[in-house]
Amino acid sequence: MRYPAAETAEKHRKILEAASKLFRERGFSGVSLGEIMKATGLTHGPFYNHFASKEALMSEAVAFASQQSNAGIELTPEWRANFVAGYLSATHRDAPGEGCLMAALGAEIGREPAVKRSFTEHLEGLVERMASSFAGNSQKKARAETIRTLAALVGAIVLARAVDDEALSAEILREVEAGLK
Amino acid sequence: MRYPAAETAEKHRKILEAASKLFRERGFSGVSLGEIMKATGLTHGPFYNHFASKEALMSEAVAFASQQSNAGIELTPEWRANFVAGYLSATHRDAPGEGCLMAALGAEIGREPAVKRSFTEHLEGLVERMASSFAGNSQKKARAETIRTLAALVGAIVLARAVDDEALSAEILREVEAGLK
DNA sequence: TGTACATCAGTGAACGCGCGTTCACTGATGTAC
DNA sequence: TGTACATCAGTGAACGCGCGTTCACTGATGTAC
Repeated sequence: MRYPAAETAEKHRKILEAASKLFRERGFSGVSLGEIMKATGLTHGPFYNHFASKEALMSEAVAFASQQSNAGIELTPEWRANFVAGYLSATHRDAPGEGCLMAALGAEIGREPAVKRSFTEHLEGLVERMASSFAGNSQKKARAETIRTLAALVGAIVLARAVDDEALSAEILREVEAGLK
Repeated sequence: MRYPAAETAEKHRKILEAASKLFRERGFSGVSLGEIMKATGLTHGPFYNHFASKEALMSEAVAFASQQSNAGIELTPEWRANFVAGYLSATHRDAPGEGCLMAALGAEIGREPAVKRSFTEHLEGLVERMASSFAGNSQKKARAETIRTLAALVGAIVLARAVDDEALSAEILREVEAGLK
């Protein structure tokens, strides 16, 4: 049946929303198109009315998740401190579906050329925006410091999530946060 | 046909070797048992003479790769500096199959309970051994510094591999290395 | 304004494929006598 | 020492399943007159 154009755009967004969450929770290959469509309340058939392939969805989902997270960036040192604390929290560690794209899908992004391209633009934009929140430094220093901070954050969450021992996991988050102060 | 016992152990090791390399290159779900067995020169049938399931192989392959890397650790500051430089090299970035387990499979390890358990022991052991290479610090400080270093290393390689732009990728490796000096 | 028709997103069955896993069979090896 | 037989890793066909993708069909909507 034919649907109003507004609903179509809305469904497209819903698919992206569900996909970006499920992908972060279980990885690209851990989620089927059927599951994603089910999460939007549709059957799996009309997926191809919205996206050319699963790979295309992966790219768009990465772009979608990164737009969401970029939207939250503010250019103040206070924001930065809060961001780091929230990033290195147990809450973030335990909710990958709502969390950082890079920590959840980093390695897999590197294996998918189309997604890699989409992600590269995101990271370049993120570095530039975040660098602006380092007040009182030269641009060059601010950029270097941003890159170091991002690497530490991503590595900390990856390791904290890969570990079975709550004490060690919490220690990783705590020590990396201490190192960023 | 029946084979000498020595060959059986050798084949077990060959499967682990092939699996740990292929898993790091393409992820757990990106590699089929058939491919792994083919890489050892066997058909896929006898896999179950060696391992109970793919999940069991994943756990053992993680243990195997971590033993290999742990064996290379030396307890000197010189070793540590060389290790960091090698870890953050383009060579390591471009050869995940021979590289760091955590950077290649970190996120996926966190999703597989059996593998997670096996990995936790590895990481605990790695932290303890590496902490000893920080001379001139208290044990507690050395441990914290080791964790921070590992997080920075893992995050740097994950990001450098996820990026399509050689300049940005090299910048990530370079700046994180500069931060660890 | 009312009617006839073209549009096209959604439906759901079906496809081909590769996966993890199973299994009856093979035959060189090790062992019992 | 020589022979007969049990062992068991390897073979390769087969299984059931879920996946990504396709497609003929449906029917409410938007549009032309």
